[in-house]
Amino acid sequence: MSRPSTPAAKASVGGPPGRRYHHGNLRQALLEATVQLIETQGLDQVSVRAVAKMVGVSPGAPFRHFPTRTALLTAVAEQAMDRLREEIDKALAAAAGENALMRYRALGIGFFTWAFGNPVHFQVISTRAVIDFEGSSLRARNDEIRAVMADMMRDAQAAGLLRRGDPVRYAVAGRALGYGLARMYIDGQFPSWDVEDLNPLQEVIGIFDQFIASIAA
Amino acid sequence: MSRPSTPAAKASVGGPPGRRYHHGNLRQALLEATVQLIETQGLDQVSVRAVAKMVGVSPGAPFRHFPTRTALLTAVAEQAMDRLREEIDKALAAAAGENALMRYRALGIGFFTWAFGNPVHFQVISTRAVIDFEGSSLRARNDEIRAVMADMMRDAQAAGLLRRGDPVRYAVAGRALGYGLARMYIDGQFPSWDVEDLNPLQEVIGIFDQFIASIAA
DNA sequence: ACCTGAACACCGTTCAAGT
DNA sequence: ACCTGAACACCGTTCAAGT
Repeated sequence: MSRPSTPAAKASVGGPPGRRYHHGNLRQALLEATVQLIETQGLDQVSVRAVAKMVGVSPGAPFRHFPTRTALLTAVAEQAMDRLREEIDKALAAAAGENALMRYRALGIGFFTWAFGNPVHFQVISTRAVIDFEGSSLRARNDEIRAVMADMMRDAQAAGLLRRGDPVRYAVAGRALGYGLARMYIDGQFPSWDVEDLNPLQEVIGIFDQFIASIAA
Repeated sequence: MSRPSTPAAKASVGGPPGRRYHHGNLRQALLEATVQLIETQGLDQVSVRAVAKMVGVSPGAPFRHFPTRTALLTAVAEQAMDRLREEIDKALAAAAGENALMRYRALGIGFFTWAFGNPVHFQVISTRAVIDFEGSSLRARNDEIRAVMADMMRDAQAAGLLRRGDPVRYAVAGRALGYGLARMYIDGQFPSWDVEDLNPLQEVIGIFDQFIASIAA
């Protein structure tokens, strides 16, 4: 469904098993195989052994690069966070000249673009049971984005762009709305809502825009 | 953290192993032990074997009542749905005389009350990877609630209670907001937001109320 | 330095055998 | 009818041994 994780798939993922002594870049190959496995079999079907077999190494080999299964999936989540950050930075750069509320909107659209374009990554990063969110870089990087969102809403209020009400509450609401919408989409809940499924990303942006409009002064 | 799942815990859950031939009500005892295990050890630590041991039966015994581990957790989710429905019905009964928008608000508060009062149940029902949502009663019962929400918003619009915009979009937004907020709370994201943690339930209702106010005419 | 392959303690699930 | 307990094919993880 979603595009592969990197521009070029590593040799051994699809190629002949080749059982070389040194793999070359086992770490990255494992990450890619993990994403591929989730795409095809689902997150719960990901076993370290299956990933190892897919890459053509022995069951114990991955443990030289990732101490636990959780660490492997956490590394996938960290790559996901890299891409989310890229998408957000791109969106914010494009909206540099606009007001605080429109920059908040741009950030939100960056998030949706990322989530819908990388559903597996979104799924992994939002499945806390399977990654180490607190013990990795994820918590801090997540908090950074949160802080940016809160600042934007405070700026928007200072600029008189918001109707009355606590701006941080609006920021939290926007975050929860975005998270909830992405999750509903990934979980396949959209068809049952009367949501026109022309383009789910467009539809979600429409709902988000309606939210933005409703909190604007 | 959360209260036990039923008024009275079954005998064998805490009592002496007693290894009786007939358990009496193994099915229900398994469900309760599962919830308890999730509370103490986390969802990922739930194994059928651990649940069996907790209840004092052999590893194979649960499979007479639940064909798979997924079926066991799905049954927990179905009990969760029972309670959600009760909470919603109670809230709607209390708001019977009010207008459509206020009834939507009441439904939302019923949802929050349930989610915050039964965090384990919320977690199970919202962890799709671990239950059979589509192949159980969950899909239909979820759709029923969705339909009620959409109808309320349409009624609210017909009664001139909403600012302009697609009422179904508002309904979806409210649902996603509620889901996202509950999820953020369960995942422990509240502390990092400047959200005053007096009472998280109160805070969430405050955010939800701000949403309701922002879409009102 | 990096990987293999056997080993250990788990799991989910099945099923003949007991009561 | 309901449960036991052995069995099977998995898993995550470790570690001595190979290259």
